[in-house]
Amino acid sequence: MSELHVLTTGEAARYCGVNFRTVIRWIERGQLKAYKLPGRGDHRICVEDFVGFLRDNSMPVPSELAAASRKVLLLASDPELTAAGRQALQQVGCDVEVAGDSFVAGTLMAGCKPALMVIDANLVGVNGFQILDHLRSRSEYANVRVVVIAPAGERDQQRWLNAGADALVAHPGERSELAAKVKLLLEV
Amino acid sequence: MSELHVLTTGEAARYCGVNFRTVIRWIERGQLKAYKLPGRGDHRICVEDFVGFLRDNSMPVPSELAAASRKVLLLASDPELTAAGRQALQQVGCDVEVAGDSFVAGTLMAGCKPALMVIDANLVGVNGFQILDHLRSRSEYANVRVVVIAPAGERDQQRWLNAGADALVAHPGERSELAAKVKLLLEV
DNA sequence: GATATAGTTGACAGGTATGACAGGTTAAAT
DNA sequence: ATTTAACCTGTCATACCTGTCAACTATATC
Repeated sequence: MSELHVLTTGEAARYCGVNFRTVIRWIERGQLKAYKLPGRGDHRICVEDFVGFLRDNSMPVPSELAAASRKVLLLASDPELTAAGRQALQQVGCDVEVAGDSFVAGTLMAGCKPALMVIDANLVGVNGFQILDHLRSRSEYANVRVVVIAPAGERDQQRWLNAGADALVAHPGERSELAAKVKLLLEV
Repeated sequence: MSELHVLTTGEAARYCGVNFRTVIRWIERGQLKAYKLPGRGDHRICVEDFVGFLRDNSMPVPSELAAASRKVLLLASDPELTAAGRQALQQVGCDVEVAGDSFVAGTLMAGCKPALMVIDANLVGVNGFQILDHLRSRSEYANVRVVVIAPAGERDQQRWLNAGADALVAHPGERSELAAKVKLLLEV
């Protein structure tokens, strides 16, 4: 079942540093969409509506709410691979963020809450296994899907799967392969 | 849930002995980051941004606000250094988060919004210069203070300063040195 | 040292959204 | 079933917004 994620006025108020009365007034004015419960008239705000409202008013969006299901983080530095990957991912409707090193990847992981991460295993200075380990050991990242771009036919392939990778793509050019696997993983 | 701690223009003005009109002008000029409420256009200033602004202009930081941003991120993996560093930092009242690699450091930087970061320059697999570059080039991280633990008497020391480090500590043991410099940077 | 000039700040006024409070009710937790 | 905690409504004082103008500060020039 699809669990509807909603907020109360109090929660919304705390998220934007405001009194709950003010949130109710925003709703009354029609600036923020919400529905009412029959009993006391409690307001419930769908997270999507709330995030949209925050964006419309250029207010900061709390990272735990930003979870956009089509956001993908690509960790790669080779310009060719980066460009090809971005294009392939955008073609299947993804919102792509690119990181060139582990640190930036980390900031984007925590800041943008992507649903999926693509790691170029050949990237020097990046330990993909370490990253995967960390993701799998943290509940807040445990269900981020991970696709690894790794040379075909090596024993590493099995290592990646054991470490928790959701899919492997045999190196570079196969942009259609990447796109297909990402699409599949995001649709489940 | 992440509760947003924010200030109004009036509060910010009182904190730095200034007219609220002036605070608004700082915001309009882009010197102080803030967002607006949809109604009357009230400004809300995140405490971290405000403290960063105060530090950037060497204005005194009120203790009750400094307490809110005493969070420090320690990037190190050597167990001895990690333990010593954590202890030293806690002794000067810091709230310490430890990362063992760049990726984790990135997630903590974006997730915990530390006011200061300590980087062990000897950590293999970590390019501190790259991290520093990234911090300095992003407005949201630009006023995070950075202390580097680097071997004394090398030409690297100057490179670190040029790259934007706020202070250097000559390698390991000198825990009192680390604590003192961190304390200084957080209090100015 | 005195004067001119540009830029920043503070004061004031009119308008209005926001926060605080109180009394009542229900949703949620146990 | 009971208790606790959070939400609702209405009202009022407060604090914030905008715009304008005078006062102040810093810098440059004579």
